[in-house]
Amino acid sequence: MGYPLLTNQTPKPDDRHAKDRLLDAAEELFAAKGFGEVSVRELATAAEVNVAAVNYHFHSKENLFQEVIRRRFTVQRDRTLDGLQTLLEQTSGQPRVEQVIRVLVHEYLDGAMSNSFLTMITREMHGGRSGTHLEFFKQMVAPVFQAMSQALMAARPSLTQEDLNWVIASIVGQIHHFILRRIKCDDCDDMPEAREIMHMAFPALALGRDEYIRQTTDHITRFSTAAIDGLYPEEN
Amino acid sequence: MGYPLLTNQTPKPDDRHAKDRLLDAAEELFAAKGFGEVSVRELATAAEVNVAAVNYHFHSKENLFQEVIRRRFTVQRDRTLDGLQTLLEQTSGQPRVEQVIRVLVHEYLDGAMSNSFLTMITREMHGGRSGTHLEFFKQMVAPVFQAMSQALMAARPSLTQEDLNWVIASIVGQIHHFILRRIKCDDCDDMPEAREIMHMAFPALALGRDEYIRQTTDHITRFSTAAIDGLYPEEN
DNA sequence: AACAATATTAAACAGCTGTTTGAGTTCTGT
DNA sequence: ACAGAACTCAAACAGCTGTTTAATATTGTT
Repeated sequence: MGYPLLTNQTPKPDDRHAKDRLLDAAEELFAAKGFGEVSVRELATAAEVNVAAVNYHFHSKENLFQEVIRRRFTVQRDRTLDGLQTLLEQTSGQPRVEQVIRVLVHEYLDGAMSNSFLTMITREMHGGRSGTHLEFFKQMVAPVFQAMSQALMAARPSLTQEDLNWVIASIVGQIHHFILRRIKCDDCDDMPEAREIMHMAFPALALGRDEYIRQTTDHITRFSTAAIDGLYPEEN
Repeated sequence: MGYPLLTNQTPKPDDRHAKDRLLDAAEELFAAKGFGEVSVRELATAAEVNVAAVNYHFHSKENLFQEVIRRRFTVQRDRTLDGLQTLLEQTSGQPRVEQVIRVLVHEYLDGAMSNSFLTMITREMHGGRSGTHLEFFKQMVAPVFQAMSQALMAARPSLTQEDLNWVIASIVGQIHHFILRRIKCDDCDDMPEAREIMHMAFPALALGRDEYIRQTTDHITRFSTAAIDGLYPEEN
Protein backbone atom coordinates (compact mmCIF):
# COMPACT_ATOMS: atom_id res chain seq x y z
CA MET A 1 0.00 0.00 0.00
CA GLY A 2 1.17 3.50 -0.73
CA TYR A 3 3.75 2.76 -3.40
CA PRO A 4 3.76 0.12 -6.13
CA LEU A 5 4.78 -3.23 -4.72
CA LEU A 6 5.27 -4.93 -8.06
CA THR A 7 8.44 -3.20 -9.16
CA ASN A 8 10.82 -5.81 -10.52
CA GLN A 9 14.12 -3.96 -10.46
CA THR A 10 15.76 -4.19 -7.05
CA PRO A 11 16.49 -0.58 -6.16
CA LYS A 12 20.01 0.41 -5.11
CA PRO A 13 20.45 1.13 -1.39
CA ASP A 14 20.31 4.91 -1.82
CA ASP A 15 17.56 4.58 -4.38
CA ARG A 16 14.89 2.75 -2.43
CA HIS A 17 11.42 4.09 -2.12
CA ALA A 18 10.86 7.11 0.04
CA LYS A 19 8.70 5.14 2.43
CA ASP A 20 11.46 2.71 3.31
CA ARG A 21 14.10 5.39 3.56
CA LEU A 22 11.84 7.28 5.92
CA LEU A 23 11.28 4.25 8.11
CA ASP A 24 15.00 3.63 8.41
CA ALA A 25 15.84 7.25 9.09
CA ALA A 26 13.04 7.49 11.63
CA GLU A 27 14.15 4.37 13.48
CA GLU A 28 17.66 5.71 13.77
CA LEU A 29 16.78 9.28 14.69
CA PHE A 30 14.04 8.39 17.14
CA ALA A 31 16.44 6.00 18.83
CA ALA A 32 19.19 8.58 18.99
CA LYS A 33 17.19 11.58 20.17
CA GLY A 34 13.68 10.54 21.15
CA PHE A 35 10.41 11.17 19.37
CA GLY A 36 9.85 14.70 20.60
CA GLU A 37 13.35 15.91 19.75
CA VAL A 38 13.21 14.91 16.09
CA SER A 39 11.38 17.23 13.69
CA VAL A 40 9.67 16.16 10.52
CA ARG A 41 12.06 18.29 8.51
CA GLU A 42 14.98 16.54 10.17
CA LEU A 43 13.52 13.18 9.20
CA ALA A 44 12.94 14.31 5.63
CA THR A 45 16.49 15.57 5.26
CA ALA A 46 18.00 12.39 6.69
CA ALA A 47 15.89 10.25 4.34
CA GLU A 48 16.62 12.58 1.39
CA VAL A 49 12.93 13.10 0.93
CA ASN A 50 10.53 16.02 0.71
CA VAL A 51 8.90 17.25 3.92
CA ALA A 52 5.48 16.32 2.64
CA ALA A 53 6.50 12.71 2.18
CA VAL A 54 6.00 11.96 5.87
CA ASN A 55 2.36 12.98 5.72
CA TYR A 56 1.85 11.43 2.30
CA HIS A 57 3.14 7.95 3.07
CA PHE A 58 2.13 7.92 6.71
CA HIS A 59 -0.71 10.07 7.93
CA SER A 60 1.32 11.81 10.57
CA LYS A 61 4.62 11.85 12.39
CA GLU A 62 3.02 9.87 15.20
CA ASN A 63 1.86 7.24 12.75
CA LEU A 64 5.32 6.98 11.24
CA PHE A 65 6.56 6.25 14.72
CA GLN A 66 3.97 3.49 15.12
CA GLU A 67 4.97 2.01 11.76
CA VAL A 68 8.60 1.92 12.79
CA ILE A 69 7.56 -0.11 15.79
CA ARG A 70 5.23 -2.39 13.86
CA ARG A 71 7.94 -3.22 11.31
CA ARG A 72 10.32 -4.70 13.86
CA PHE A 73 8.59 -5.65 17.03
CA THR A 74 7.03 -8.93 15.90
CA VAL A 75 10.44 -10.11 14.71
CA GLN A 76 12.11 -9.25 17.99
CA ARG A 77 9.29 -10.76 20.03
CA ASP A 78 9.31 -13.98 18.02
CA ARG A 79 13.05 -14.36 18.30
CA THR A 80 12.74 -14.24 22.07
CA LEU A 81 9.74 -16.57 22.13
CA ASP A 82 11.50 -19.00 19.79
CA GLY A 83 14.62 -18.88 21.93
CA LEU A 84 12.64 -19.82 25.02
CA GLN A 85 10.72 -22.50 23.11
CA THR A 86 13.90 -24.06 21.76
CA LEU A 87 15.45 -24.06 25.20
CA LEU A 88 12.46 -25.86 26.66
CA GLU A 89 12.60 -28.48 23.93
CA GLN A 90 16.34 -29.05 24.24
CA THR A 91 16.05 -29.49 27.97
CA SER A 92 12.93 -31.66 27.90
CA GLY A 93 11.00 -28.95 29.72
CA GLN A 94 13.52 -28.85 32.56
CA PRO A 95 15.77 -25.86 31.85
CA ARG A 96 18.07 -24.32 34.40
CA VAL A 97 17.22 -20.86 35.69
CA GLU A 98 20.47 -19.55 34.31
CA GLN A 99 19.59 -20.71 30.80
CA VAL A 100 16.17 -19.08 30.81
CA ILE A 101 17.53 -15.75 31.94
CA ARG A 102 20.34 -15.87 29.43
CA VAL A 103 17.93 -16.24 26.53
CA LEU A 104 15.95 -13.17 27.50
CA VAL A 105 18.96 -11.02 28.29
CA HIS A 106 20.89 -12.01 25.20
CA GLU A 107 18.06 -11.59 22.73
CA TYR A 108 17.21 -8.19 24.16
CA LEU A 109 20.74 -6.86 24.35
CA ASP A 110 21.70 -8.27 20.99
CA GLY A 111 18.63 -6.80 19.38
CA ALA A 112 19.13 -3.44 21.04
CA MET A 113 22.71 -3.18 19.88
CA SER A 114 22.13 -4.45 16.34
CA ASN A 115 19.30 -2.31 15.05
CA SER A 116 18.11 0.89 16.64
CA PHE A 117 14.62 -0.42 17.25
CA LEU A 118 14.96 -1.71 20.79
CA THR A 119 17.04 1.29 21.67
CA MET A 120 14.20 3.46 20.51
CA ILE A 121 11.65 1.45 22.46
CA THR A 122 13.74 1.45 25.59
CA ARG A 123 14.14 5.20 25.41
CA GLU A 124 10.55 5.87 24.50
CA MET A 125 9.12 3.59 27.17
CA HIS A 126 10.90 5.79 29.67
CA GLY A 127 9.71 9.06 28.21
CA GLY A 128 6.37 10.80 28.13
CA ARG A 129 3.51 9.91 25.77
CA SER A 130 2.33 6.97 27.85
CA GLY A 131 -0.91 6.15 26.10
CA THR A 132 0.84 5.52 22.81
CA HIS A 133 2.39 2.31 23.91
CA LEU A 134 -0.61 0.34 25.06
CA GLU A 135 -0.74 -1.75 21.91
CA PHE A 136 2.98 -2.33 22.05
CA PHE A 137 2.64 -3.49 25.61
CA LYS A 138 -0.19 -5.86 24.87
CA GLN A 139 1.38 -7.41 21.78
CA MET A 140 5.07 -7.31 22.59
CA VAL A 141 5.70 -7.10 26.32
CA ALA A 142 2.87 -9.26 27.60
CA PRO A 143 3.60 -12.41 25.55
CA VAL A 144 7.31 -12.31 26.34
CA PHE A 145 6.54 -11.73 29.99
CA GLN A 146 4.19 -14.69 30.01
CA ALA A 147 6.66 -16.97 28.24
CA MET A 148 9.38 -15.94 30.64
CA SER A 149 7.11 -16.69 33.58
CA GLN A 150 6.36 -20.17 32.29
CA ALA A 151 9.99 -20.95 31.52
CA LEU A 152 11.17 -19.75 34.91
CA MET A 153 8.42 -21.71 36.59
CA ALA A 154 9.58 -24.81 34.74
CA ALA A 155 13.10 -24.15 35.93
CA ARG A 156 12.20 -23.43 39.54
CA PRO A 157 8.72 -24.68 40.48
CA SER A 158 8.82 -23.04 43.90
CA LEU A 159 8.47 -19.62 42.26
CA THR A 160 4.99 -18.16 42.67
CA GLN A 161 3.45 -15.77 40.17
CA GLU A 162 4.10 -12.88 42.52
CA ASP A 163 7.74 -13.88 42.90
CA LEU A 164 8.00 -13.92 39.13
CA ASN A 165 6.59 -10.43 38.82
CA TRP A 166 9.30 -9.05 41.04
CA VAL A 167 12.10 -11.15 39.65
CA ILE A 168 11.39 -10.44 36.00
CA ALA A 169 11.06 -6.74 36.76
CA SER A 170 14.51 -6.80 38.36
CA ILE A 171 15.99 -8.50 35.32
CA VAL A 172 14.33 -6.17 32.84
CA GLY A 173 15.37 -3.17 34.91
CA GLN A 174 18.98 -4.22 34.65
CA ILE A 175 18.72 -4.81 30.92
CA HIS A 176 17.25 -1.36 30.31
CA HIS A 177 19.85 0.27 32.49
CA PHE A 178 22.79 -1.28 30.70
CA ILE A 179 21.31 -0.40 27.31
CA LEU A 180 20.60 3.18 28.29
CA ARG A 181 24.07 3.57 29.75
CA ARG A 182 25.52 2.56 26.46
CA ILE A 183 23.27 4.99 24.61
CA LYS A 184 24.14 7.84 26.92
CA CYS A 185 27.78 7.10 26.42
CA ASP A 186 27.47 6.98 22.65
CA ASP A 187 25.61 10.28 22.80
CA CYS A 188 28.72 11.83 24.27
CA ASP A 189 30.81 11.27 21.15
CA ASP A 190 31.38 14.97 20.74
CA MET A 191 31.87 15.71 24.43
CA PRO A 192 35.22 14.23 25.39
CA GLU A 193 34.98 15.23 29.06
CA ALA A 194 31.60 13.58 29.58
CA ARG A 195 32.77 10.49 27.75
CA GLU A 196 35.88 10.25 29.86
CA ILE A 197 33.94 10.52 33.10
CA MET A 198 31.51 7.80 32.03
CA HIS A 199 34.36 5.49 31.09
CA MET A 200 35.97 6.16 34.44
CA ALA A 201 32.80 5.34 36.37
CA PHE A 202 32.10 2.29 34.25
CA PRO A 203 35.04 1.01 32.22
CA ALA A 204 32.99 -1.59 30.36
CA LEU A 205 31.51 1.24 28.30
CA ALA A 206 34.83 1.50 26.53
CA LEU A 207 34.42 -2.02 25.18
CA GLY A 208 33.43 -2.74 21.60
CA ARG A 209 29.86 -3.61 20.77
CA ASP A 210 30.14 -7.39 20.83
CA GLU A 211 32.32 -7.52 23.91
CA TYR A 212 29.95 -5.17 25.75
CA ILE A 213 27.03 -7.42 24.88
CA ARG A 214 28.93 -10.50 25.95
CA GLN A 215 30.09 -9.17 29.31
CA THR A 216 26.80 -7.47 30.11
CA THR A 217 24.74 -10.53 29.22
CA ASP A 218 27.04 -12.57 31.38
CA HIS A 219 26.83 -10.25 34.34
CA ILE A 220 23.05 -9.82 34.35
CA THR A 221 22.56 -13.55 33.92
CA ARG A 222 24.94 -14.52 36.70
CA PHE A 223 23.72 -11.76 39.01
CA SER A 224 20.06 -12.62 38.58
CA THR A 225 20.59 -16.37 38.73
CA ALA A 226 22.50 -16.04 41.97
CA ALA A 227 19.72 -13.86 43.36
CA ILE A 228 17.03 -16.39 42.48
CA ASP A 229 19.11 -19.28 43.79
CA GLY A 230 19.56 -17.41 47.04
CA LEU A 231 15.97 -16.27 47.48
CA TYR A 232 14.12 -19.29 46.10
CA PRO A 233 16.37 -22.32 46.56
CA GLU A 234 15.78 -25.56 44.75
CA GLU A 235 13.58 -27.95 46.69
CA ASN A 236 14.93 -31.48 46.50
CA MET B 1 19.17 37.23 44.20
CA GLY B 2 16.41 38.12 41.86
CA TYR B 3 13.75 39.20 44.37
CA PRO B 4 14.11 40.96 47.70
CA LEU B 5 15.21 38.54 50.35
CA LEU B 6 14.50 40.82 53.28
CA THR B 7 10.71 40.73 53.23
CA ASN B 8 9.54 40.22 56.78
CA GLN B 9 5.98 39.07 56.24
CA THR B 10 5.86 35.33 55.65
CA PRO B 11 3.83 35.05 52.46
CA LYS B 12 0.85 32.74 52.34
CA PRO B 13 1.33 29.49 50.38
CA ASP B 14 -0.45 30.76 47.29
CA ASP B 15 1.15 34.13 47.66
CA ARG B 16 4.82 33.27 47.55
CA HIS B 17 7.17 34.95 45.17
CA ALA B 18 6.88 34.10 41.53
CA LYS B 19 10.35 32.60 41.50
CA ASP B 20 9.47 29.96 44.07
CA ARG B 21 6.14 29.18 42.53
CA LEU B 22 7.87 28.68 39.21
CA LEU B 23 10.44 26.34 40.71
CA ASP B 24 7.74 24.22 42.29
CA ALA B 25 5.58 24.12 39.20
CA ALA B 26 8.60 23.30 37.05
CA GLU B 27 9.70 20.46 39.29
CA GLU B 28 6.28 18.90 39.15
CA LEU B 29 5.63 19.38 35.44
CA PHE B 30 9.10 18.36 34.30
CA ALA B 31 8.75 15.23 36.41
CA ALA B 32 5.32 14.45 35.04
CA LYS B 33 5.95 15.08 31.34
CA GLY B 34 9.64 15.61 30.71
CA PHE B 35 11.51 18.80 29.86
CA GLY B 36 10.71 18.87 26.17
CA GLU B 37 6.98 18.26 26.61
CA VAL B 38 6.40 21.22 28.92
CA SER B 39 6.08 24.67 27.37
CA VAL B 40 7.00 27.90 29.06
CA ARG B 41 3.40 29.04 28.85
CA GLU B 42 2.31 25.85 30.57
CA LEU B 43 4.78 26.52 33.36
CA ALA B 44 3.60 30.11 33.70
CA THR B 45 -0.04 29.10 33.91
CA ALA B 46 0.64 26.42 36.50
CA ALA B 47 2.62 28.86 38.63
CA GLU B 48 0.02 31.60 38.10
CA VAL B 49 2.68 33.85 36.67
CA ASN B 50 3.23 35.85 33.51
CA VAL B 51 5.04 34.17 30.63
CA ALA B 52 7.88 36.63 30.85
CA ALA B 53 8.57 35.67 34.47
CA VAL B 54 10.48 32.58 33.40
CA ASN B 55 12.98 34.61 31.45
CA TYR B 56 13.05 37.41 34.01
CA HIS B 57 13.85 35.28 37.07
CA PHE B 58 15.84 32.64 35.24
CA HIS B 59 17.57 33.45 32.00
CA SER B 60 15.93 30.68 30.07
CA LYS B 61 13.76 27.59 30.34
CA GLU B 62 16.90 25.47 30.34
CA ASN B 63 18.30 27.47 33.23
CA LEU B 64 15.09 27.07 35.19
CA PHE B 65 15.52 23.35 34.75
CA GLN B 66 19.04 23.55 36.12
CA GLU B 67 17.84 25.59 39.09
CA VAL B 68 15.21 23.01 39.89
CA ILE B 69 17.98 20.45 40.05
CA ARG B 70 20.34 22.62 42.05
CA ARG B 71 17.68 23.33 44.67
CA ARG B 72 17.23 19.69 45.64
CA PHE B 73 20.10 17.56 44.59
CA THR B 74 22.56 18.45 47.35
CA VAL B 75 19.92 17.60 49.94
CA GLN B 76 19.18 14.24 48.38
CA ARG B 77 22.85 13.43 47.93
CA ASP B 78 23.69 14.37 51.51
CA ARG B 79 20.85 12.31 52.90
CA THR B 80 22.26 9.26 51.15
CA LEU B 81 25.84 10.02 52.15
CA ASP B 82 24.78 10.63 55.74
CA GLY B 83 22.82 7.40 55.75
CA LEU B 84 25.86 5.45 54.65
CA GLN B 85 28.09 7.30 57.10
CA THR B 86 25.75 6.62 60.00
CA LEU B 87 25.55 2.96 59.07
CA LEU B 88 29.32 2.66 59.05
CA GLU B 89 29.54 4.29 62.46
CA GLN B 90 26.81 2.18 63.99
CA THR B 91 28.44 -1.01 62.75
CA SER B 92 32.00 -0.02 63.62
CA GLY B 93 32.93 -0.02 59.96
CA GLN B 94 31.69 -3.58 59.50
CA PRO B 95 28.22 -3.28 57.95
CA ARG B 96 26.41 -6.14 56.32
CA VAL B 97 25.93 -6.03 52.54
CA GLU B 98 22.19 -6.02 53.05
CA GLN B 99 22.34 -2.91 55.21
CA VAL B 100 24.43 -0.94 52.73
CA ILE B 101 22.13 -1.71 49.85
CA ARG B 102 19.05 -0.92 51.90
CA VAL B 103 20.29 2.58 52.65
CA LEU B 104 20.82 3.41 48.99
CA VAL B 105 17.60 1.86 47.78
CA HIS B 106 15.46 3.36 50.51
CA GLU B 107 16.84 6.90 50.28
CA TYR B 108 16.43 6.88 46.52
CA LEU B 109 12.94 5.41 46.42
CA ASP B 110 11.72 7.49 49.32
CA GLY B 111 13.08 10.65 47.76
CA ALA B 112 11.65 9.80 44.38
CA MET B 113 8.19 9.19 45.76
CA SER B 114 8.13 12.17 48.13
CA ASN B 115 9.06 15.11 45.97
CA SER B 116 9.07 15.09 42.19
CA PHE B 117 12.75 15.87 41.94
CA LEU B 118 14.20 12.39 41.67
CA THR B 119 11.36 11.38 39.42
CA MET B 120 12.34 14.21 37.15
CA ILE B 121 16.00 13.26 37.24
CA THR B 122 15.27 9.62 36.60
CA ARG B 123 13.13 10.48 33.63
CA GLU B 124 15.50 13.09 32.27
CA MET B 125 18.58 10.92 32.65
CA HIS B 126 16.90 8.47 30.32
CA GLY B 127 15.87 11.06 27.75
CA GLY B 128 17.80 13.11 25.22
CA ARG B 129 19.84 16.21 26.08
CA SER B 130 22.84 14.27 27.32
CA GLY B 131 25.35 17.05 27.72
CA THR B 132 23.17 18.91 30.18
CA HIS B 133 23.71 16.49 32.97
CA LEU B 134 27.49 16.42 33.23
CA GLU B 135 27.56 18.67 36.28
CA PHE B 136 24.80 16.67 37.88
CA PHE B 137 26.75 13.52 37.29
CA LYS B 138 29.97 14.89 38.73
CA GLN B 139 28.40 16.41 41.82
CA MET B 140 25.56 14.03 42.58
CA VAL B 141 26.14 10.62 41.06
CA ALA B 142 29.89 10.32 41.47
CA PRO B 143 30.07 10.97 45.24
CA VAL B 144 27.22 8.59 46.00
CA PHE B 145 28.76 5.97 43.75
CA GLN B 146 32.07 6.32 45.51
CA ALA B 147 30.52 6.15 48.99
CA MET B 148 28.54 3.08 47.96
CA SER B 149 31.71 1.45 46.67
CA GLN B 150 33.52 2.04 49.94
CA ALA B 151 30.64 0.84 52.07
CA LEU B 152 30.19 -2.31 50.02
CA MET B 153 33.91 -2.95 50.12
CA ALA B 154 33.78 -2.68 53.90
CA ALA B 155 30.93 -5.14 53.96
CA ARG B 156 32.50 -7.63 51.56
CA PRO B 157 36.27 -7.13 51.15
CA SER B 158 36.50 -9.70 48.37
CA LEU B 159 34.70 -7.32 46.01
CA THR B 160 37.03 -5.69 43.49
CA GLN B 161 36.41 -2.26 42.00
CA GLU B 162 35.28 -3.88 38.77
CA ASP B 163 32.86 -6.12 40.63
CA LEU B 164 31.44 -3.04 42.30
CA ASN B 165 30.92 -1.26 38.99
CA TRP B 166 28.73 -4.08 37.78
CA VAL B 167 26.93 -4.70 41.03
CA ILE B 168 26.04 -1.08 41.70
CA ALA B 169 24.84 -0.69 38.13
CA SER B 170 22.53 -3.64 38.61
CA ILE B 171 21.11 -2.14 41.79
CA VAL B 172 20.62 1.31 40.30
CA GLY B 173 19.05 -0.22 37.21
CA GLN B 174 16.45 -1.92 39.37
CA ILE B 175 15.74 1.26 41.33
CA HIS B 176 15.19 3.27 38.16
CA HIS B 177 12.97 0.60 36.70
CA PHE B 178 10.68 0.40 39.70
CA ILE B 179 10.42 4.19 39.87
CA LEU B 180 9.66 4.56 36.18
CA ARG B 181 7.09 1.79 36.36
CA ARG B 182 5.30 3.70 39.03
CA ILE B 183 5.45 6.91 37.01
CA LYS B 184 4.14 5.21 33.90
CA CYS B 185 1.29 3.76 35.90
CA ASP B 186 0.41 7.11 37.45
CA ASP B 187 0.47 8.63 33.98
CA CYS B 188 -2.37 6.31 33.06
CA ASP B 189 -4.82 7.90 35.50
CA ASP B 190 -7.14 8.88 32.68
CA MET B 191 -6.72 5.66 30.69
CA PRO B 192 -8.50 2.91 32.62
CA GLU B 193 -7.58 0.16 30.17
CA ALA B 194 -3.87 0.91 30.29
CA ARG B 195 -3.98 1.16 34.05
CA GLU B 196 -5.77 -2.14 34.35
CA ILE B 197 -3.25 -3.93 32.18
CA MET B 198 -0.33 -2.55 34.16
CA HIS B 199 -1.90 -3.64 37.42
CA MET B 200 -2.46 -7.06 35.98
CA ALA B 201 1.15 -7.44 34.86
CA PHE B 202 2.45 -6.06 38.12
CA PRO B 203 -0.05 -6.00 40.99
CA ALA B 204 2.27 -4.10 43.32
CA LEU B 205 1.53 -0.96 41.29
CA ALA B 206 -1.91 -0.92 42.87
CA LEU B 207 -0.38 -0.44 46.30
CA GLY B 208 -0.36 2.90 48.07
CA ARG B 209 2.72 5.06 48.01
CA ASP B 210 4.26 3.96 51.30
CA GLU B 211 3.51 0.29 50.83
CA TYR B 212 4.98 0.37 47.33
CA ILE B 213 8.15 1.93 48.67
CA ARG B 214 8.35 -0.60 51.46
CA GLN B 215 7.83 -3.69 49.32
CA THR B 216 10.03 -2.45 46.50
CA THR B 217 12.86 -1.47 48.82
CA ASP B 218 12.59 -4.86 50.39
CA HIS B 219 12.63 -6.74 47.12
CA ILE B 220 15.56 -4.89 45.55
CA THR B 221 17.55 -5.20 48.75
CA ARG B 222 16.93 -8.91 49.18
CA PHE B 223 17.40 -9.68 45.49
CA SER B 224 20.68 -7.80 45.24
CA THR B 225 22.02 -9.08 48.55
CA ALA B 226 21.31 -12.65 47.52
CA ALA B 227 23.04 -12.03 44.20
CA ILE B 228 26.17 -10.66 45.89
CA ASP B 229 26.19 -13.44 48.47
CA GLY B 230 25.98 -15.97 45.68
CA LEU B 231 28.58 -14.43 43.39
CA TYR B 232 31.06 -13.12 45.93
CA PRO B 233 30.73 -15.27 49.03
CA GLU B 234 32.18 -14.22 52.38
CA GLU B 235 35.74 -15.41 52.96
CA ASN B 236 36.18 -16.57 56.52
C1' DA C 1 1.01 6.03 -27.04
C1' DA C 2 -2.32 7.29 -23.89
C1' DC C 3 -4.52 6.85 -19.65
C1' DA C 4 -4.99 6.86 -14.76
C1' DA C 5 -2.79 5.94 -10.48
C1' DT C 6 1.00 6.94 -7.78
C1' DA C 7 4.75 9.78 -6.20
C1' DT C 8 7.39 13.98 -5.59
C1' DT C 9 7.84 18.80 -5.25
C1' DA C 10 8.05 23.92 -3.56
C1' DA C 11 5.29 26.86 -1.20
C1' DA C 12 2.24 28.14 2.14
C1' DC C 13 -0.65 27.06 6.30
C1' DA C 14 -2.07 28.09 11.16
C1' DG C 15 -0.35 27.32 15.55
C1' DC C 16 2.99 26.87 18.92
C1' DT C 17 7.90 27.55 20.61
C1' DG C 18 11.24 30.34 23.80
C1' DT C 19 12.40 34.95 24.29
C1' DT C 20 12.31 40.19 24.26
C1' DT C 21 10.35 44.63 24.71
C1' DG C 22 8.75 48.73 26.90
C1' DA C 23 5.49 50.68 29.62
C1' DG C 24 3.32 50.11 34.04
C1' DT C 25 3.16 48.65 38.99
C1' DT C 26 4.89 47.48 43.48
C1' DC C 27 8.20 47.36 46.78
C1' DT C 28 12.56 49.04 49.59
C1' DG C 29 15.82 51.90 51.82
C1' DT C 30 16.58 56.44 53.09
C1' DA D 1 7.79 61.22 50.84
C1' DC D 2 10.73 60.25 47.43
C1' DA D 3 14.14 57.98 44.32
C1' DG D 4 15.45 53.85 42.51
C1' DA D 5 15.42 49.19 42.34
C1' DA D 6 12.62 45.08 41.77
C1' DC D 7 8.92 43.11 39.71
C1' DT D 8 4.71 42.27 36.60
C1' DC D 9 2.28 42.56 32.52
C1' DA D 10 0.22 42.45 27.65
C1' DA D 11 1.96 42.46 23.33
C1' DA D 12 4.97 41.32 19.90
C1' DC D 13 9.19 38.86 18.20
C1' DA D 14 11.43 35.59 14.85
C1' DG D 15 11.74 30.89 14.26
C1' DC D 16 10.23 26.38 14.30
C1' DT D 17 6.39 22.86 14.55
C1' DG D 18 3.34 19.28 11.93
C1' DT D 19 0.41 19.44 8.16
C1' DT D 20 -1.90 20.74 3.68
C1' DT D 21 -2.18 22.32 -1.02
C1' DA D 22 -2.02 22.35 -5.83
C1' DA D 23 1.05 21.79 -9.58
C1' DT D 24 4.36 18.63 -11.62
C1' DA D 25 6.71 14.32 -12.52
C1' DT D 26 6.93 9.42 -12.58
C1' DT D 27 5.10 5.15 -12.84
C1' DG D 28 2.30 0.75 -14.37
C1' DT D 29 -1.40 -0.85 -17.32
C1' DT D 30 -3.91 -0.98 -21.37
